[in-house]
Amino acid sequence: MKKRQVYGCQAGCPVESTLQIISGKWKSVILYHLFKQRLCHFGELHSAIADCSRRMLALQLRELEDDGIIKKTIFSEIPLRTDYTLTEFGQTLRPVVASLEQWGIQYNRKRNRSADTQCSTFVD
Amino acid sequence: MKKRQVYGCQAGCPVESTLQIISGKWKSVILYHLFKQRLCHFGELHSAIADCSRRMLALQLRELEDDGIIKKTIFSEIPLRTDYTLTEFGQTLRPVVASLEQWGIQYNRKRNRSADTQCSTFVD
DNA sequence: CCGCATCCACCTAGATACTG
DNA sequence: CAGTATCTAGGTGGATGCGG
Repeated sequence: MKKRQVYGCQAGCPVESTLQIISGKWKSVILYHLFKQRLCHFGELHSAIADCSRRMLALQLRELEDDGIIKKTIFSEIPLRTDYTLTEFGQTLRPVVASLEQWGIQYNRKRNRSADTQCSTFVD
Repeated sequence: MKKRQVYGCQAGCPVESTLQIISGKWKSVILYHLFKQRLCHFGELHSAIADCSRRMLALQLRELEDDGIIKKTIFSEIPLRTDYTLTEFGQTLRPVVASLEQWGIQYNRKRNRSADTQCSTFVD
């Protein structure tokens, strides 16, 4: 049905394999917020990632779900609510997202000395 | 001139900052090979990353160069030759690429038990 | 061999509107 | 609130050719 299959992963290149899973435009950012909060509703993610449209967010979440990275729990209450959590498999991505975060913190610091008030890290 | 500026990096989200630099479709793979070899010619990269066209490879390399991640050295011999190396700044991405690699190795192993003959890691 | 310019088919992602 | 469907402009990346 879908497309995907962006990387041929020739010669079993491990980096290509990883990208095949997390290279979606907003996936790592979504995972970052899930690691920080352990659980998020759709709306929380949406407001945390302001530049990502509802449509895009839903698509990225769907792909992460299909790949077994996150799990979705739907509550058919009114108003509607949906919880997203990392699966056990998704948890294995923690070091990857953590290093993305760590590098970004250093990078931001370098670019803007005054902005010491960053998001708190989820790395103990 | 260009586009870029994909991520708004709202609230200084560190992951978005990092992605702003390395989220190009082939950038992390390029960096991976540069970390493994320390120095690469255009052709070496091209054959190492078979699915990436010459045009794409040149574009991605250009962006990495513009961001100060890699340095290009042109030898105007015939036939032409160009060396790519990581800058000092680029070296700071090592842990990021390393974690992408590490996760990919585990993932490949899980998917294909018989494929123990993977690319050797550059992490000592 | 390296790399850029141009052309063009395809795809992506925003806007909008509609369901539960 | 959460998510999907459609429609569409504009971006993306392959093919090709030139020039150093």
